[in-house]
Amino acid sequence: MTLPPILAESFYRRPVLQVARDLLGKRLVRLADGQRISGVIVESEAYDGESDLACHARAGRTPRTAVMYGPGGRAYVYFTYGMHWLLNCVTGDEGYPAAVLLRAIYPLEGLEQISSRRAGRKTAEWCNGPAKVCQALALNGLFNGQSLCETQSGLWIEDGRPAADEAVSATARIGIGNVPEPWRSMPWRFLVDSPEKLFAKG
DNA sequence: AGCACGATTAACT
DNA sequence: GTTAATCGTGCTC
Repeated sequence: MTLPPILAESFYRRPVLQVARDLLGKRLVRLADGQRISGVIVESEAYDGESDLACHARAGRTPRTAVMYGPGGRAYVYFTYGMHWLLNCVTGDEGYPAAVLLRAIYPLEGLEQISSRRAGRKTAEWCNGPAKVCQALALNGLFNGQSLCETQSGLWIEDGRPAADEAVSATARIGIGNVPEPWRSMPWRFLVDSPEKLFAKG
């Protein structure tokens, strides 16, 4: 059994909305201590440039947002609410700040590690939130700026079965209630409607 | 130097 | 449905 290819930089160097949509069905992989932890991406959100007032880059290039201005294919990992790490994929070409927030995965490998890091929670709540994904995969600020296109960083995304349009919904993004319109209502959140049906058993 | 707030989660009522 | 936890970031003074 051979592993599917790792998504190349060319996948990420496209408009962020396309990348966010196409990431559904791909497999997020973390290699920690020689062990694979992975799951299918089932929810994502696009954040598109300085004009998108929900995007961190609305404030321009700062130490925090610098990674988003780099070329697509790197991780943008940031800390929020004083306690949570969130993982994004930088998209587009160098100079244009955009990224996809990975909000949820359907766990497939490394379930023992995931359950230990998400101790006491129901299986369905292991990875159904952006901060939960980072907890489950042991991701933190050390991954900020790391390449997602090689195995060296221990974090990458593998090709997978594409999610059919009939199985995907688009809604407004979560947690941006104070952002003005039209940005607050842009349907830039993508989610697989029934991950357990589509992706159970690989 | 100080302050308000956040791309959230979990534990409440 | 409501709310506390908790601190880096960016903005104002």
